[in-house]
Amino acid sequence: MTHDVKEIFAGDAPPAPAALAAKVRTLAPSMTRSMQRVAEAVAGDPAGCAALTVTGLAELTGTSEATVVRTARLLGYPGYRDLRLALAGLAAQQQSGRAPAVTADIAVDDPLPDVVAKLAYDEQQTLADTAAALDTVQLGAAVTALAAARRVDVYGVGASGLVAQDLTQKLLRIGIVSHAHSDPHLAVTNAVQLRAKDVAIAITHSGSTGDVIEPLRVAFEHGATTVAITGRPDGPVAQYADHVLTTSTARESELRPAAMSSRTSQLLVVDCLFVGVAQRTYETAAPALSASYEALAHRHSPRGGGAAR
Amino acid sequence: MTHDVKEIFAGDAPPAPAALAAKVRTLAPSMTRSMQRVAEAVAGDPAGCAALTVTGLAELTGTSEATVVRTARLLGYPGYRDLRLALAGLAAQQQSGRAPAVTADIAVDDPLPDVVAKLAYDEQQTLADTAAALDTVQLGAAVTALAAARRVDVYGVGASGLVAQDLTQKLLRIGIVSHAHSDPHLAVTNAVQLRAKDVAIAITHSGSTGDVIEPLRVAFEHGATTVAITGRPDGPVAQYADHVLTTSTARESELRPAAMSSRTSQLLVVDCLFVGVAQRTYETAAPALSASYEALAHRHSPRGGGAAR
DNA sequence: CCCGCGTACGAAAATATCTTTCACCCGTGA
DNA sequence: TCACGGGTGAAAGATATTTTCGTACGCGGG
Repeated sequence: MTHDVKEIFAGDAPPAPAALAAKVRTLAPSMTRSMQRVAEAVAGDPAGCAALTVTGLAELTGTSEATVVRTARLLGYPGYRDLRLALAGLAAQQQSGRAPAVTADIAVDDPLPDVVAKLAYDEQQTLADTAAALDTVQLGAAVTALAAARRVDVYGVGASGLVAQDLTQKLLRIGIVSHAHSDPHLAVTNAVQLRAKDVAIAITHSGSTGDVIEPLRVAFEHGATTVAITGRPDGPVAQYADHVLTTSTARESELRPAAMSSRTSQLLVVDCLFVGVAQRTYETAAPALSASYEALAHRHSPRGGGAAR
Repeated sequence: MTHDVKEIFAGDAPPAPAALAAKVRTLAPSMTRSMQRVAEAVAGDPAGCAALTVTGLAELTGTSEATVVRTARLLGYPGYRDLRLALAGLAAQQQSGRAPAVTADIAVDDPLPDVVAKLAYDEQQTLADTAAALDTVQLGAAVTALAAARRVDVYGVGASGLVAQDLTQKLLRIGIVSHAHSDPHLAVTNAVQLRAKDVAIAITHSGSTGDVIEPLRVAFEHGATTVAITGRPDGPVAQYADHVLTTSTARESELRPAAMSSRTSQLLVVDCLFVGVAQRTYETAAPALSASYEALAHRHSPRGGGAAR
């Protein structure tokens, strides 16, 4: 019922977001003993206090609810509710501010939450690096070749083999005939078939994986357009590649094998290729995409997954 | 190595701090219309919503207070009050933290450099969301099971099949007997063999891929420890999973199929599993890792530029 | 030493806010 | 068409917050 004319918030207009600790110190002298206890608790453990109700905080500080509210007012908030909100914000800030410490390597005794944070951070870094270093001219050339290809062969072994398969799956989805090879012999056998309008893609982090270079060489010599996705643009694989797409190399550690970040990087490049090609061939790609989506729908249980409650 | 006593709040995870936006997207499909409106408002303007009471938010979204509370519950909070607190925290983080996320969709006529930037950004976002939303308790449980497993079977079809293979490859590298199945029949056939000390992992974004659920169910019924890696923690697959690891769901567009971000998310989870297991079994994992590294070295041509460094 | 004044403080009433219950309504499938 | 089940909101019920108001304590003066 207090819809009266509220006094203008004289001195301090907005409630303090992060400047809370400072405000507590500033106003401490003008506080009574009980209020100081409350303010102290609040400044000392924002997160903890944010979880408490007025009553809880009153008990914790050995004071009354009224005093808590009075303190909140003194700190510049309309009431305890708002102080609490600010407190939660402050806690969140402190929390996130502590994050940057994850730059370190992953250690054997790191707790799981740290592992998650570090891995995520590292992979984010890898993505940023890759995007920054990716030569869009080369990428464009590769896209052009793919968009016009009669047939696409992708070579990759080990971890890169999975990336090769990923690319293949995607290209097939938009109607581009492509095949992934992880068997070097078969790869070479197939490479012989390639012609001028075809494209061969080799994926190798080290840039010197013989099993992958060999088929690329064959394709190259048979006149196909060749692309290399590698972390070593100066490696042997580049020799037979018309276009080289460079993936980034992150530092690796014992617990974090190189394959991990190279895979992330390779996948980004592959995604870029895919989207680029999809753009170029939009007329045919769009229907193909929705068609493949439709086809899959019935492989999932009736209710689209909402089910089971 | 004594990851001992941790106050475990049975079952569901504690409230999420910054993982809120991700959680909204993850749970959105299982929400009713009204709830989605609320969730949308909350995700769209955390700061604004934090300033509102239940009644206010209900009016804003054109729903009732009951619905708002229900939504808060669904998002994992005990009630609206706690959601509001988290909201305040989120707002504070965004405020102080990075610039607002301007995630424009990828358009057909975007120039290639933009495509690269957007894709990289989206994937980074996906990683951050996944890491924030990942339940480390569940992860820990899964890791424990894996570390002690006699044998591990991983099920995944389509794009998830590649993730399954990735996990398998990694586990094999540290001496854990694992196998990836993308053939539903063979998967079931093998699932029958599983016993108490074995682990079965199902990877499915939709959470309702029958071909993957079936083998998991069989494994579950045969007493194996079962893990689900899915974007729909409430989907059918969770029914047969001892531990559910949630992957994030990014908004998808025509040119950027869901498979793309779900794969990124799944891979992060898989990496976390791997590193977690490697930590636990360090004694045997470390030698195994360097052994596999050594074995590979000679597959790269000698002068390739230092080869597989 | 006692008295009066002013302020600090808390108990409890008053109010706002959150939560739960329950009945309605709408779409769905028989 | 009807019965059914789940989604939804109105209002009752429970908590939390704010306000009111009375008591007690400290301090200076009589």
